[in-house]
Amino acid sequence: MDESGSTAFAGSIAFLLSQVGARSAQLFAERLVAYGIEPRAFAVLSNLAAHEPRTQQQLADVLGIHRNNMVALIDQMETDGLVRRLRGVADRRVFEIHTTHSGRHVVDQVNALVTELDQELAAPLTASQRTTLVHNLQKVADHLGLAPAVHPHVASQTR
Amino acid sequence: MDESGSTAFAGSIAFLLSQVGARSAQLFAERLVAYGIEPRAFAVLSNLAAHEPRTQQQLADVLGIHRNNMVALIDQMETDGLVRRLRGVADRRVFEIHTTHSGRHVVDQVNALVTELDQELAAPLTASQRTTLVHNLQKVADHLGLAPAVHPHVASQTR
DNA sequence: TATTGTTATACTCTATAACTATA
DNA sequence: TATAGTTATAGAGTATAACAATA
Repeated sequence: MDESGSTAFAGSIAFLLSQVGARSAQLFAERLVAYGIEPRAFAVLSNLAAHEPRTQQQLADVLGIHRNNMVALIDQMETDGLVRRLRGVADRRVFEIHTTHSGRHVVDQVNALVTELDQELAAPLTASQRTTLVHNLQKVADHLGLAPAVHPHVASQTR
Repeated sequence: MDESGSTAFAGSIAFLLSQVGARSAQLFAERLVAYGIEPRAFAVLSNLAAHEPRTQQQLADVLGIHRNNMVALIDQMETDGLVRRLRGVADRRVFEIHTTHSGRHVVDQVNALVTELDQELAAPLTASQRTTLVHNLQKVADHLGLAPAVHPHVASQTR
């Protein structure tokens, strides 16, 4: 029995995953501060990098964020010069969200940051162990039905 | 490029860990509802199971929860009949938190729940892969300096 | 009548500070 | 004076509902 008090679940997969995962997300969010954005803003930018433009409603659906909350998020990103709203021509109700040059630059920088973070997280593992870890995690993610780009922490509870 | 829009970070260790970890924590919290408690209450009960009694301040320190927030948490747990407050004899400022028979029963039930959840999470893995995953996760957890019982999601930002 | 974007309101969670009783 | 527990207040984040413009 250690000083902090051993727990029966300390070695469980569920606990280890959520503990390490929460810390990983925390580290990512902390380093994102240097670029003046939050995880949600990066989620938007990263998604737009793969599929641009998207309307606010489409972004809300894909990222699992409620459209009500998407308004203030896009407001801030527009203020920060990361995206622009363009009124849709075919459907004048929608706003098409386009990334700016600055927004695309931020995505590149943050992608490099993720690579760095990956290396730090995997520091105690051999190259072979690292490959195995990614492989096993992806199997679990697939089993849980997790979409490649949707992060439960970023997503709202209700959509 | 898939329908949801591929992202450059989808296969990163940092993203996979935080994504799978968040879902794991979500599943745990959801199933905990059946026992009428929240993750924080289980953290308290589980810690007491290994080291009883502890004062509110000690629990706050060990679990990374601010003592201000510990008050309402213990209030609720006392109302639910999971713990009892006993005024300290040596130091009459403190409350020693003791688990009740009911509280110990809940811990046993939730520990069984964690075992079930582990099996479900590891369903797509072989026994060998599961052992490897736990081993690698523990290496990363140690590397990050994570304490065996402290969950970043349960802990407050300031203590 | 349905949908997109928007706004307002309420509710939850937590951060900060201050209070009391004991030491 | 320092610490344990408590309470009050304010702030951030989010859920719900309702609105205007357009389809």
